[in-house]
Amino acid sequence: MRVLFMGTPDLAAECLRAVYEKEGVEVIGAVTQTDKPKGRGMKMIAPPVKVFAEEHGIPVWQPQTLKDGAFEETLKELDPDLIIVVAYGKILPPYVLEYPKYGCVNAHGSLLPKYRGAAPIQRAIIEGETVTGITSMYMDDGIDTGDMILKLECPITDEDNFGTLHDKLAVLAGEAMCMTIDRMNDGTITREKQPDDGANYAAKITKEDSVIDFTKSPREVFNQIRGLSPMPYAMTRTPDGKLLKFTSAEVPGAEESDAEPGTVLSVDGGKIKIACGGGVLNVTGVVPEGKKPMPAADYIRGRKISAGDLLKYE
RNA sequence: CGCGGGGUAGAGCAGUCUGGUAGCUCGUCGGGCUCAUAACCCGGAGGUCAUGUGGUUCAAAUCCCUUCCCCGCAA
Repeated sequence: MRVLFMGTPDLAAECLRAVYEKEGVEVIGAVTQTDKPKGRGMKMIAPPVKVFAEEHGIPVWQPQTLKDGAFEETLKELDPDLIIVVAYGKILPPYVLEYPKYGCVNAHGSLLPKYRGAAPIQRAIIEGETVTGITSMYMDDGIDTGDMILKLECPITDEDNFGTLHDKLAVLAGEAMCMTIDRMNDGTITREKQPDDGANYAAKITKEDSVIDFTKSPREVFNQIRGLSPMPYAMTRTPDGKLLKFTSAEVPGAEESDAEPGTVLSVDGGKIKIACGGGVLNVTGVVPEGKKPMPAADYIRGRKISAGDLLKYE
């Protein structure tokens, strides 16, 4: 089967790997976003899918847009039987969706119809979900609204953060795509319309999402911290105005405090105990401004923080 | 050349403005106390202060300059 792969970030690259290594599948090309200037010095960074593809001799296309005729020509030359799309980042016009005889399938990082959109993994953790997964579906002209083919579930534990869950889902996404291809081959593939009930959107993570509101419950802040770790991290500011990001935390038993939310209650035992709405939270890992991630114990040793400090953004 | 912070002992930091024999909290090693301990007490090791036969000086971690590396912000 001639497969054209379209995707951009790490999760897509992992999925591409799975499909690439699958028997009977020929990945005839990879379409990904253009290189973009990123980071300090605005250096050009190649998307992970491009990196993988080039390492394995897969031809790469990085069209600025799919809306003009240029890509349509390419598509006809490639003549794929199936197009797999994973986190590509551009809307596919109808001529692309309709071209392959096996259609365009997509792997999405949630159990649809929940968490459609850009940041399903982070949002699921932030919202305190205990289970999520990968949904394989046929694409239509909406955002993650296509008919569903299969779902693979994945539990979310208290030990999970965005990083660990992302890695698990990346593997599942690869499996989901391989299973989808198998079902196409043996004719057992099915399609199920997404129910309207329970549908919602997982909006892109913005800066506002990473600012911590200590008036929220310890559990909510905990979910925010791990949902944004290791990227971009939940953050606040120290009394001297420096940014302080939290990489990890724990919710201790039922402890209460009537201190103002955001107040550092103690720094004993290598943990920063902070007053939140209706309880306390122990922060165990931080990233000080201009520094690398470090255990809270190290940060405390440098005496950058002490009981009584009020953490507050702005 | 987008803006900014930083590179001092294994870790995290102070000291730099106002040059004058390198310090703190830990870790580590040895000893002590203890039924016991990640607790406590005593003692020790460990640093060319990123780089440069660089500059200034009687004297540079500290002032000036070079190069390299790390990080945050912004996109």
